[in-house]
Amino acid sequence: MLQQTTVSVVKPYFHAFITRWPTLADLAQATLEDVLAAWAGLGYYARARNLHQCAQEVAFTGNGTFPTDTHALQRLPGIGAYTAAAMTAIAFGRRAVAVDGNIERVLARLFAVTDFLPAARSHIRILADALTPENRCGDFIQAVMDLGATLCTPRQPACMLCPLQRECVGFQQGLAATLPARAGQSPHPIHYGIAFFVLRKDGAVLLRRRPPKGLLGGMMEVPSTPWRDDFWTLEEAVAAAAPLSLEWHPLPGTVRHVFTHFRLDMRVVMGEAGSNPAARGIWSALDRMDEQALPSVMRKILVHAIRFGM
DNA sequence: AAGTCGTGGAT
DNA sequence: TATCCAAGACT
Repeated sequence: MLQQTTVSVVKPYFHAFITRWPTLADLAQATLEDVLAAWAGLGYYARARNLHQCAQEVAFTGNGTFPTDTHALQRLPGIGAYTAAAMTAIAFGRRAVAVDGNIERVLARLFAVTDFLPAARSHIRILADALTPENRCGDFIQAVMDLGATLCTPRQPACMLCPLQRECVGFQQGLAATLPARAGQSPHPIHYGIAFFVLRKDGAVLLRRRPPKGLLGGMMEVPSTPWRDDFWTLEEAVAAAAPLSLEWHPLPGTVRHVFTHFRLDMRVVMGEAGSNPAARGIWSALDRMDEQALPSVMRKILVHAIRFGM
């Protein structure tokens, strides 16, 4: 959960997860649908699929015990170089070289590595290897990560409070706050779509499950047109993607959502269906949306539709 | 090996 | 409002 996600955001999800699936075997026996629903809102949903797959591999074909070897760990789904090293050091108490975003930043400043990321990573890894102790390696990793999270922060680092100030080359050169250097990001393209908010007579709303992989893979969605880089007219959208033959009423405003590499502007149209509409999908009551694997963007669309359509 | 993959908090 | 970025992994 903590991969690319802050502790404060993870906390409530983690506690809910651990309460619902206290053991590896519990998680392995859960359905992917339930795991995705519990993950909804956390983002990077491949992590949930990988975690579930990982639990099943360890529980069913690995006799219920994680391997303790770093390379074996890294072969499990969702466990990459960092996580395998962190598990080796923190869970199993053996030396391993772990470099996360915090450690990367601390080392880039400590040794004034001015090369741009990601090219500088191989150099930073050599520095990390040289510093990583044999004894209490897990504590070392967590100490450096905490230094990065509290004092050696991305912007306005608290160098005056830093216990490493005397040996920090970045600080001595006045570069600390500017490191590590990153290549400029290209601006995000904007994609457009129209979502179909279908309200059945009994108050249920039509949802669909997205394809198992890719963007929001396996999650539920409000039916919509494809997301493309041009506007849709209502006629175009209905012809291309309407889930039912209904009278569609455009709702005011736009739902804007920012993904990692593009921005989505969605308009919402509403249609009222009879008591037994022939649409493929899942009808879900509005007061039971918590049980659905709805990513934040879809929750936004529903909130918008309820606000302007009901 | 660069692109893909979410979301919310901080600034 | 715009930008950055977080206990990265996978393709």
